[in-house]
Amino acid sequence: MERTKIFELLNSDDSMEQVLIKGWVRTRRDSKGFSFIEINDGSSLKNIQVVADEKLPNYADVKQLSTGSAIAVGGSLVASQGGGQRWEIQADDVQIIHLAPEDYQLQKKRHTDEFLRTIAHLRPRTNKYGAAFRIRSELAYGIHTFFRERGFRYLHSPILTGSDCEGAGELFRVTTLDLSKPPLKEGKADYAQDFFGTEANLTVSGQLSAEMFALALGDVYTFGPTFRAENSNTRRHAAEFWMVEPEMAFCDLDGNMDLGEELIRELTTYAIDNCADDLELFARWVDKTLMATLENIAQSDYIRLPYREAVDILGQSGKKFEYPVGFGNDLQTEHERFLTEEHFKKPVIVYDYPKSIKPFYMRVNDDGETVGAMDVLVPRIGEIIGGSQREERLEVLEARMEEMKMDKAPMWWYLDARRYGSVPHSGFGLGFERFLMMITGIRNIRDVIPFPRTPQNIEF
RNA sequence: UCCCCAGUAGCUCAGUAGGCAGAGCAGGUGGCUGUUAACCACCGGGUCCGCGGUUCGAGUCCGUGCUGGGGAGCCA
Repeated sequence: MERTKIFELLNSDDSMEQVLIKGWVRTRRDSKGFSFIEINDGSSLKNIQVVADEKLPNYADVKQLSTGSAIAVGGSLVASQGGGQRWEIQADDVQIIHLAPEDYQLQKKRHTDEFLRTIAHLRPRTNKYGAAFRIRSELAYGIHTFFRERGFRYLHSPILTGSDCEGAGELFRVTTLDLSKPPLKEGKADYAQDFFGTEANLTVSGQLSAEMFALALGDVYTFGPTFRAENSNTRRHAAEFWMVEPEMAFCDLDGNMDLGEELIRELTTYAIDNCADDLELFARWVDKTLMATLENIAQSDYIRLPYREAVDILGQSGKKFEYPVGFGNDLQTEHERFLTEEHFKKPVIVYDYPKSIKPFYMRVNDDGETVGAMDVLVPRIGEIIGGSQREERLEVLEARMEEMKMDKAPMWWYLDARRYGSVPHSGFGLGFERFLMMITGIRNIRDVIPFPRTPQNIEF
């Protein structure tokens, strides 16, 4: 007999004669003549209640069932005689698959997130983390749905890369050299003898690859892991995270902002529509204002604010900021928070940043001072999207690279794209974990990644 | 990397003025009961983060290290 997922049973319209469920005991309560066992199999936030009668041949063993134990229950789905649940399983047969000993760490009570991080291998068995990772799964699917409906192609950009040209932070070196005695050349490690014959790293962005494919397939997106070796110790940073990076040919900055706004709005709607049960947990226990926040994000038009105007608003705000505001200074966290949380109270897209604070590939505007960059800022999280229109003019791009003292030689292929059929194109990166934080109200990025990697921590 | 806070039972925490190590939950045993954060009674459980110092005496004060958290920088 095949097992039925608990999610299906709880949503059943009718009682059922013969069902088999398998799952883990969340809690058990004894009564005179029978025992109530709450089982969860991960298919849903909700448990199903099993009624195990003392007439079961192994009832003595059933009474020993502890939290965390794995069991299989055969029986019938019947309307519950007690309050609190519609259906329950009247057990004909309870098989103990594995008995969890008394030192099982997850108790029938709330644990702190900090403690659960120390048992990251067990935390998905809790209500909160089960919900978080079901939502993560649903939204990953939602992202593919969003792009597919719009004719985008899914690109698998490389994880290993030889280019260090994006300047998007510190890189993780990849090598097969023996670090205790690497081959030396002029006192330095000789990467010519390394696996790839040159220095290699983990990717910090799929953007450059995506640009090449946008100029072939039109509209593409990548969705995969990204690595930054920054020594960042904050609740918003991880060394390994997932990023969504669309790239569109024949698209300017306005079109780019349109897509970014639409993506956030649609994905938020997708979460509200498809993750109602799991979201309710977060609205109840994590952030009371969550649903109102999500409705606001899903329904409002976002503010579009040129960087110069953002600087003016901050300058005239009368607020004392720790960091000075002025053209040429990047917006600091305190500035972003003021704009999204206090001034506009909704997502804000800041665009046309000074070129001095942005990377080489962003398209120089006609004023010669700014580039077609855009950041989407949301309350509480801060920057959730960073993107730009890319510089498609070969001479301008080369001039910028020279200005920034970059070596053009290894970038020959990137420049080639500007030699043959170059067109305006744009794209951005969405931090998937930051998006999940926004959707769930979870405050620490380590709690929306199955096994988070941060400085000094790669356990599990 | 910088600034701030914390570390006491399996978990969450209290510990007063420097003077015998505590509670709730969890676990064990028994009882009661269509229960549902079940309830009642009893029981077991400690490297007070490590090292050093002050003191007759340190969980408590001082120094230092480690770990965790928050904020900032960097960024998604």
